[in-house]
Amino acid sequence: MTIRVHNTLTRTKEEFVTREPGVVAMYVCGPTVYNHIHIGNARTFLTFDVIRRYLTFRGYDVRFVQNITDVDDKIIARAAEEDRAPAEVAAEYTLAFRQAMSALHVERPTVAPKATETIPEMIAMIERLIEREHAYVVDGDVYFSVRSFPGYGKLSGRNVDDLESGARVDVDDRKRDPLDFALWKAAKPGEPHWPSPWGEGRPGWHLECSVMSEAELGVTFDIHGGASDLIFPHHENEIAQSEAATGQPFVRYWLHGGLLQVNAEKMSKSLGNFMLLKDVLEHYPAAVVRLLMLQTHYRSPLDFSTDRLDEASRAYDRLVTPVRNLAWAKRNPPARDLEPASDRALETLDIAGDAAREAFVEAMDDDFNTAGALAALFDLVRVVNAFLERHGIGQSARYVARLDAAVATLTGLLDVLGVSVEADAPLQEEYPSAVIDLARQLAGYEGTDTRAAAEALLAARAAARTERNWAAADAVRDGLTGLGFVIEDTPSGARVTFRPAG
RNA sequence: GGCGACGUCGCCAAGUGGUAAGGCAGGGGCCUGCAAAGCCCUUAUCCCCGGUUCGAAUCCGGGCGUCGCCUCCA
Repeated sequence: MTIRVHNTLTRTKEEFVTREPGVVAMYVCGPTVYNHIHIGNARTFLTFDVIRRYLTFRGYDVRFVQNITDVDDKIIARAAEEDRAPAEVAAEYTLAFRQAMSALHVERPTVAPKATETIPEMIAMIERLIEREHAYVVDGDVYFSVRSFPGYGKLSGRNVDDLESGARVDVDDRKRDPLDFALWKAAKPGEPHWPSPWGEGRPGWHLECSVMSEAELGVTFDIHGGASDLIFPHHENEIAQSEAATGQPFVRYWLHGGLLQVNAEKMSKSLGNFMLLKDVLEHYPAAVVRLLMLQTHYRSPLDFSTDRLDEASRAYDRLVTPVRNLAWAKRNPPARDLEPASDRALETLDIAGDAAREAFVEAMDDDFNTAGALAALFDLVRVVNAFLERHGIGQSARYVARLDAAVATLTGLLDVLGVSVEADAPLQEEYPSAVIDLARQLAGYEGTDTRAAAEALLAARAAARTERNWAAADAVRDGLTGLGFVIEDTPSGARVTFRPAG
C-alpha cells in the first residue's frame, strides 16, 4: 500500500516516496497578514492540514513549515489607509490568523517563521544569486534574471517567450527583461526597511519561501503546497531562486489546491460575496465547514454558499448520530428488551469497522480523496445505526464493547480529517430561563432552577403520555420545541437536545 | 492571443479500461399516539458525435458548453 499524489510539476499522479524514510518535509505558503483570512484561504490551509494529519496517521514524522508574510505591499497599503505602523497591522492579523486556524481546528505548524525575522538569511540568498550571476543590482533594487535560469516556466508549463508576448507585463526599463522579478526592493520613504549591501530596503515576496524552506527543511524537500493561483508566478519564481542558488532540485512533489468560489462566482469585495472565515465560524461549527470542504476533492474547484453549509450541517448530524445514540443508550438503558443480536449481526458490526478503515485508507492513499474516505465513514454510520436500532446495547450491555469499537473507529478516522464529533457538538443541555415559565404553566413547577423545571416538564409529559393525554403531552413538546429543543422518544425514554434555529 | 482544468441522478460529488460510492433533497414502507431520529426500498449508462477495444464515464479525435491562470491573490 503506497500513497499516490498528484504532482503539478509532472501533471501526473506519482508514488509518494520521501527523501528520508518515515519523514516528510513539507512546506505550505502561509498568509500575508494584512486582513482576516477569507474562506478561500481557509480551504487551502484546511487541505494541507488534512494532508499533514493523514501522513501522520500513516506513520510519517511530518515536519510542517508555514511562513507568515509580515512585510508586503498590501500590509503597507493597509497601514497607510489606517494611519498606523505596518508592523502593527501585521501583528494584529498574525494573531487573528492563529486564532482563526485554531477555531477551524487546523493544527499548528512545526515551525512558522516570519519574513521579518528571516531578513539576514534572505540577504544571504540574494548574495549567492548575485555571485552566480542570476541576479543583478539596479539603484538599490535587486532583480532575479529569468533568462539566466533555463528551467524557468517548467512548473506552470509556460516559456519565457510566450509570457512576454502576452500583453500584460510591467514596464520598467531598468530591468533587463520584463519578467525579471524583485528579490530586494529599495525602501521608499515611510516604508519598513532593513540594511543590506544594496542599501536600505525590504525583501521581495517570492524570496522568503525559498529561504525559509531551505533553512528549515533543506533542499529537495518532499512537499510544497499552496493554492493553484500561486503556481505562477510565485512558485515558479521560488523554483528559479532556489535551484539557481543551490544547483539542486527544489522540491520533490508540488501539490496545489483548487480555488474556492462563493455563490458560483469568484469571491471579491465588489461582487459582495466576500466571506471571512471568522464570520462563517460564528454561524457554523468548524466540523461543518471542514465537512463541506472535504466532500470535494482538494484539487477541484469548490463552490461555497450558506445553502451548502446547511446541507453539510445535516450530513454532519448524520455522522454524529451513532456516537450520540450509543452514548445515550449507555446512559439510559432501554426499559424494554430489544431483539437479541445473532452471531452474524455481531460479526457484521465487527467487519464494518475494519471495512471502513480499509476503504478510508484506500481512498486517502489515492491523492487524499477525502470525498471517498467520507463515503466509507457514512457506510459505517449506517451499520452502527442499524445495529443500535434493532438490538440496542443488549441485555446487561453485552454488545457495548463491540459498539464502542465501531464508534471508536468512526471517531478516530474522523479525527484524521480533523472533524471532531465531541468538541463541536456539545450535547449537554443548557436550558434558557423561559423553561421555568413553561414549567409553571404546564407542569405546576414552582422552583427557579432551569434544569429542574425541564425535568418537571418531561415528567409531566411522560405522565400525560401514560394517560394517553396527547394534547397535554404535545403542549410540552411544542413548548420546548419553541425554545429550540428537539424531543425524541427513544426506547430509553425521552431525549432532549438543543438544536439551534435552522 | 498563450497555458490549463472541467462537463457523472433534482442539487453537491467520488470513480480514470470491466460493467455507476457517498451526502443533501424527493417518493414508498417500517417504527411512533402523532412526531423526531433511525432502518428498508426507490431515482443516472455518465454534454454531443466519431474512433480504439472483447469491453469506456474512464483512452484518442472533433464539436458544444463552463471555468481558471497569464497582474496582487490561498
